[in-house]
Amino acid sequence: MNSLFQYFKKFNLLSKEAEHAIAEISSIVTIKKNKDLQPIGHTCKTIYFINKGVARIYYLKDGIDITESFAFENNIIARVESLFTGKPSRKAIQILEDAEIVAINANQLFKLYDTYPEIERLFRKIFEAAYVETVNRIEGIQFHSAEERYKALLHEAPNVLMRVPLKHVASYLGITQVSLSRIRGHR
Amino acid sequence: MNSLFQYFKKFNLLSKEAEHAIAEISSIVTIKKNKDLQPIGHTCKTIYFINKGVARIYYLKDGIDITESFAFENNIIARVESLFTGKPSRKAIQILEDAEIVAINANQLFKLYDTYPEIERLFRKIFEAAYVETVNRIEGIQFHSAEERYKALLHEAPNVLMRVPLKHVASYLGITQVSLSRIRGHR
DNA sequence: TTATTGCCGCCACCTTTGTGAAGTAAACCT
DNA sequence: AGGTTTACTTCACAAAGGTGGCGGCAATAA
Repeated sequence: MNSLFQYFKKFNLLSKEAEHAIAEISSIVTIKKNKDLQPIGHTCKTIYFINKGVARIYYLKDGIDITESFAFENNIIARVESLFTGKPSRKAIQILEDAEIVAINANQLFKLYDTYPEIERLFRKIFEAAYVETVNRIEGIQFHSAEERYKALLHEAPNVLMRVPLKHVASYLGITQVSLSRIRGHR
Repeated sequence: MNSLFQYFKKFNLLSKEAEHAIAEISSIVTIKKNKDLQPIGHTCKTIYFINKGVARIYYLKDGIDITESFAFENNIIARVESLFTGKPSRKAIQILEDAEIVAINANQLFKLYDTYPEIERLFRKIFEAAYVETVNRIEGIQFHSAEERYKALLHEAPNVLMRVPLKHVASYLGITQVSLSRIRGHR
């Protein structure tokens, strides 16, 4: 739980009471590789923080598994399109390496917003930062070739390529495994 | 200014005082077609609401003009990658039809967050919704052909195609004008 | 051990999209 | 009016990426 509060400090300092209130509505989950932390079809009511391990968000498009994003140690992962709309999510969270995860109950968290404006501010800032990342990612997808995208990923997040099966990397980049393989063999 | 407050009501109800405080830090701008409301390179310190007209956010990639997004009447437009980071924006906001726009001073708005938690909550919700839209858009780009993307746009936002030059639609879809023209001539 | 399964690379072929160039029509100047 | 610029389309060709199939290797299961 400590690394979670360390992570929070990067966005907004919390009082001891606020930290305590968040601890109250959180629990620690350990989960094995290849398990789904959250299945497709359920409404997302949890925000996860990864202490140890790797996870991804994926969905099925015409029966094909597509990775939307990866998350590593010391990062938040949540299916925001469900969390912020209350609609069921078409996406699942899968664990790619045995993991230890802090699960924060989102409904209770949103109630804490009323009593602790500092908590509301904290998560506002966390999701603003995530929003910015997403906007930047669109730019990456929209006007770069598959090879450029691969090289950018290699440069910005080599850990992804070290710790994640290439098939997931391929769908994350928006290409097939074959294309990725072609690119990796430098043409 | 009235339609702005109507728009706000969809997200969070405000007290009269809060509405007044926002009105205090806002001004109305009229601006002509083809003008830049905000140039490339400036740090974004304004959130805009469109009363009348059309706008787009664009940037230059290797000298080529690329449209990131469009905005129509009764919607917010802001360059969040600059607004939320304080860094200069590589993007500009351009007016595509003579417009009347409410400009909200963002620095002063962020100060209002301290005295009016209801305002912080309002904008948290507005940007959460925008975040969700952006996440959904990635899904669209990542695994749909250009033709599918065009048809989806035609279905979801026909007004874009009616009111915006096709060259901007093409770059928005992540393709060239030539490809778009080919697709429109149904192969 | 052997069988099975999953991950990854490679080949041949085909489809989609980009590139450069050219043409038309309308809008915008003076 | 004449000339220029802008928006859009079309063509021929080239490049990028998808598809189906096959093979090798390592991890896992029986």
